[in-house]
Amino acid sequence: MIEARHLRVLRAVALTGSFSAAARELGCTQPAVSQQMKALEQSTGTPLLVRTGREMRLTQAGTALVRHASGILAGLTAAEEEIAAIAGLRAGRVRLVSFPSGSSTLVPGALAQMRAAHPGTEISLVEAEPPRSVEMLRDGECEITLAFRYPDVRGSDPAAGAEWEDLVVRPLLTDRLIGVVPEGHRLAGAERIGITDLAEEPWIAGCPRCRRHLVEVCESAGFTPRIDFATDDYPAVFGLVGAGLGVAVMPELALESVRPKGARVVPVEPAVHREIVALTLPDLARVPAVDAMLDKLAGTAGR
Amino acid sequence: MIEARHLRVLRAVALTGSFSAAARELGCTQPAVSQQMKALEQSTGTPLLVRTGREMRLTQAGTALVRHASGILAGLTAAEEEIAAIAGLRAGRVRLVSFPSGSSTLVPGALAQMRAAHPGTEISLVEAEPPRSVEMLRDGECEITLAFRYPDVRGSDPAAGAEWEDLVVRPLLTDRLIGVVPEGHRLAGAERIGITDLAEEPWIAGCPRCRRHLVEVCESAGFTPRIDFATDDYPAVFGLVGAGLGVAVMPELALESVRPKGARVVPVEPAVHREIVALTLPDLARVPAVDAMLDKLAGTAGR
DNA sequence: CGACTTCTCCAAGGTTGCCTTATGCTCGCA
DNA sequence: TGCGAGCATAAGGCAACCTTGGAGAAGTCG
Repeated sequence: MIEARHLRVLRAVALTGSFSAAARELGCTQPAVSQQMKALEQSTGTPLLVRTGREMRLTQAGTALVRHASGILAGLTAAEEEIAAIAGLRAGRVRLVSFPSGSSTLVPGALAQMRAAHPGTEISLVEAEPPRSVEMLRDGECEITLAFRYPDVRGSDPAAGAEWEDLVVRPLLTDRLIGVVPEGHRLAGAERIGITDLAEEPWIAGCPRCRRHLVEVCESAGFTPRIDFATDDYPAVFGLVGAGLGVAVMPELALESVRPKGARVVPVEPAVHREIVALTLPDLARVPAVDAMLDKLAGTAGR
Repeated sequence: MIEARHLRVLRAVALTGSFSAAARELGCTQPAVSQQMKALEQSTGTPLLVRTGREMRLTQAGTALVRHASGILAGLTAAEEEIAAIAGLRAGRVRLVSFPSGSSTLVPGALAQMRAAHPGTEISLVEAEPPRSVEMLRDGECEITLAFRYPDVRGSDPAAGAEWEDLVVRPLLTDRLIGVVPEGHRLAGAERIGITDLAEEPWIAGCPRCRRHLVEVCESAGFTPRIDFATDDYPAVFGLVGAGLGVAVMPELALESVRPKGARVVPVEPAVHREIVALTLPDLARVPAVDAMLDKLAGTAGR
């Protein structure tokens, strides 16, 4: 088996015409070169060099091997350079998957920072809801998934914390939930609402996981919410609430990009939060571009 | 530094999708593959593989490296095959240099045998006289030189045997010298001639080394030949002798291709021989095509 | 013509790297 | 829940590699 080291040495010998000069060029001693060439000749089974005493010449097999070596070593350095570009953040692709309300706020800032800091990298964004988005991460369809989780209200779900146990979880920010009531609602002007104040109201819930958490919170407050509608589209929630069809809770982050027309937002007591995190695989977390993107996301969230 | 071994292992891993399967394909154990991949990732400085637990996936850097690997390894096997072809006598070039009378007799037979036995090899032939032909061998302009030498008559020239000391000398055959006299000469009908019988004749000598040897032989027989002409062209020698301008000695081998018109050939006593040898460099003697050609030359000479 | 330089090979020694065996762990499956 | 497959790690043995030191040969210069 011919190794790249052999070719590097052979090329140096062919170029310089002597073992000593090749050794100097390669930064090693002359016997090292001599041994490498002996090993190469043994592995090819035919002489490659002619020692005439005065100069070091190549046999036909030697010239043939040198001819191939240039292409092989060029390909090798090209590969090394491409890898180095990825490792050095001069290149690299990060496929990001985010849930909808995350992509409209966190992602654009982080993406802009990333592009400014590392222009060679390519960041792509796809939207998907948490169950599917984590699956995409595990299936290799993306490098980073933005997801959120609610704190475990009453220890009801022992698997809740273990859901991402084999993933790298990078907390980005915690997002407070606020109440949404119709403009004419009796609590529309309140400074804050107790969750039990809404016990008798019809509810408009969000995505399945949000809905499950809502139920948990309400039940731990002593009532079971009556859920009439469920949609994960925040403008739709505002529309439904504004039409007087019910009340809702909503992540504060959603307000940054959606106008609450016809509805009023009021802080809810006790405070309920959801945690927005970035997820990736342990190996991917060590990929420079992924790591940098995680940093940018955390940096954007921190402000 | 990326080594070819790394790429072979990486390709096997990428192809099979697991370390164990790659190890089976490569004929080694799974930890060996694991260590190679760890070493490769360390040398490139970035993760190449994503261990998801269920399957082994490539990172972007990994796919890039695999993409390069196919070309690099293809070049490597192409190089190995070309070398193997040369080593296996399916290819290979031998440049032969011969003195004129050798090329007309020994060489054609050996060349035909070589072509029949190893059709892939290319044998080229150039004619040159010994001092120059040996120089060509040392300068890398040929692989085999056909030359001849005379035995040391009286130990006069200590450097005679040392002339080719650093070369591989392969004896091919010994060529007896015969006398050439005009048809009407008094000794034209003799069964054999003593060299001293020609002491008073004018001589026609051959090439410088032949001439020197002729003088040595005559002097050791007690006289100094009077040399009127010198030419290394055997037809010319016959012409000169046939014209009655002198006598000569000539290698028997030359008779095989030159017709002695107008002259008679007679064995000379004491018998004088020249030895025809093939010369090559020690390293070149180990090149299969060169070695085979030397064998064919020796085989042709043996018959 | 002799000393010096340069180049090569050879031998010995120490270090490194590689491969193997053995073991533990996780995960998927029956 | 036991079982098989796959990967990681540790330890040991072995080969490969590089270095140092020295000898020999050849060219060069004073």
